Amino acid sequence: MKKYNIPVEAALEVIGGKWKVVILCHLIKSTRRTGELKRLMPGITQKMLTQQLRELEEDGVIMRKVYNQVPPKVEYSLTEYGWSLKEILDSLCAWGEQHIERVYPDKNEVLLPEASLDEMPLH
Amino acid sequence: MKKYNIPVEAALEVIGGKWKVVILCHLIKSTRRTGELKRLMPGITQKMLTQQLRELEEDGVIMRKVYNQVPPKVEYSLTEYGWSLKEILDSLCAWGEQHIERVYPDKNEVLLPEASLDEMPLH
DNA sequence: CTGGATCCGGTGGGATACTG
DNA sequence: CAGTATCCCACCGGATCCAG
Repeated sequence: MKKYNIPVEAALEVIGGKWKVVILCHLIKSTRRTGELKRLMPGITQKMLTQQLRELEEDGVIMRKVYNQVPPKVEYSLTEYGWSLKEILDSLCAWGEQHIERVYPDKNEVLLPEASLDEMPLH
Repeated sequence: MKKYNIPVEAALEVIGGKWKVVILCHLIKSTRRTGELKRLMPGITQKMLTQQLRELEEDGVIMRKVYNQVPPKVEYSLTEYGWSLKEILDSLCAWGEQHIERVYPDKNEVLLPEASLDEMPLH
């Protein structure tokens, strides 16, 4: 359908969105609810989050599972097709870890205990 | 200086630009003049090309070599720091090649002789 | 003729408030 | 809690102009 000038554009079409790689890097570690993703990405807007998630879903990279309950619950996870991106995401993450300028050199900003994410006080 | 919520953002800060990965994928194969890059990326604007090249240069990923001659000649190439991105670019290109929907299955759309890029029939 | 800069109009993304 | 609607501005695209 699409004509690419160079094959890598096919990859960028899927993960080239502004926040998609970050989203996928979170989902590669574990299934996440919408609010969890929002907390993991303080810089992102609701609008952009849902938009990027929809596009990833349309491209078959992630799955959206809706629980019919109140309050609403939606979970996002990688599809098998999405897992084919693992090597890309791994190399991106590895490069970032090697070349990041750490503001708090002794503090791990990433691997917070997951349990604390849900009960984080909202004040 | 910058605070990242996840290390991979450090990588996206460098290669996250709209055309940067494509540019780097071309430069990883060989040094290129401005006009060559322009021809290899029919979709890009002169303005965006120079802008993305400037940003890549500021981030120390590519080098800009100016020949003082008429007509002007400028060559872009990867720096040693830029070569540290090779693994990322390779995995991106490999994924693209595997998952591209080939419009002309038996035709290699990439390694066309440069001269024919402008006159390619659109049927 | 190549490489680049500038000006202007349309679009994508941010902030906020609202609905179920 | 998840998602939508609205407004607004920075950014991108296209055309044009400039230097060598």
